[in-house]
Amino acid sequence: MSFVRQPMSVSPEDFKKLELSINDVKENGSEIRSIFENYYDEEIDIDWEVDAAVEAFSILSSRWTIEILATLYIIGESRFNQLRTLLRGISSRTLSDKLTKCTENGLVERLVEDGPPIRVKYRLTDHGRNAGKLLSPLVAYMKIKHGRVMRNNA
Amino acid sequence: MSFVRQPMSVSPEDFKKLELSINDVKENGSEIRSIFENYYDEEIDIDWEVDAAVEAFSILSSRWTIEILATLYIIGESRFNQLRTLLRGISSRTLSDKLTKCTENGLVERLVEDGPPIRVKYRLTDHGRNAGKLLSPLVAYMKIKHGRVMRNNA
DNA sequence: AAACTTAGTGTTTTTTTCACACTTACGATT
DNA sequence: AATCGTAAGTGTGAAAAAAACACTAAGTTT
Repeated sequence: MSFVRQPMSVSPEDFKKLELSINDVKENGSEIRSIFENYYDEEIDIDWEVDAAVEAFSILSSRWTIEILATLYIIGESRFNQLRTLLRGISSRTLSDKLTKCTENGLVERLVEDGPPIRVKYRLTDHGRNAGKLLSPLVAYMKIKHGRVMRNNA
Repeated sequence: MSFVRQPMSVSPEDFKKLELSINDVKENGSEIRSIFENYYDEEIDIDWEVDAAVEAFSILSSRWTIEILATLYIIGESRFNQLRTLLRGISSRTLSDKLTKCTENGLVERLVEDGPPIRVKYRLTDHGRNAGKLLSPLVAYMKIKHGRVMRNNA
């Protein structure tokens, strides 16, 4: 599935920036966690929080949805076949279904430039872009973890 | 699937803290994005970046994996049946398979307290906990978006 | 005129998840 | 003493989701 690719070799300064950003987000994540914990009582407990987390991921937690989101966050906007090419491995049927669901859930907007030939652009809504931004540090962390992004020692 | 629940009503100060944290993460997300963009050339392009993102999500992008991660991040550690109860709706077969995959991928560790009766604890590895922290702001954002977390006007 | 591109849909096959029964070994209950 | 409950799963068949692949229709390019 995934091609062998050159890793991205970034300057020590930029690598440091990435690490600092990621650490910053980790700290924010911990702080958010501890705020929630303070509100635990008879109603609000682990059960409540897990439920809320499952609900939070209800749209994202199926194959390709999160990748579509991340891709549109990277690329800004994209047409159907471009997305299909970028997301090597997705079938047009699945892409079509997922885009419909993302649109229904307010993450993506579908912009028809009526031709003919009809052209359709997909773009993140503000909500989708927020989600994309919030995902970005995790993606960066994983890129580094997978050796796709490395510090050059120049 | 999801029960009707009370929203979590947080103080204006804590709500402000949450908003500030989430915004902070958004800014970090944007900054990370722009760092990567600076390295675009013949090798490293949108195609490369989408590939790397797809790879980053290769473990997370299937039903339940991300929820298991978030749940273990919330609860710290958990036994099999406790996880199954918390993740209302998951089958034991699927939970078992997903935990195996998460363990194989270094996100989760499986700790056997040998009985009998044999007891097993699941806990995030450092890597898994990092991922959990990085996901936390997104979950908080979604909780607010879904009306599960609200500012009280006390 | 033939081939290609656009954004998909239809249909069949494969993979993933669900539902539900079942296991083995112990402790507690009746 | 026999049954029940709990522990952490596995086995199996059915249902749902995704993949593979063909196909559409209107317009552009060769």
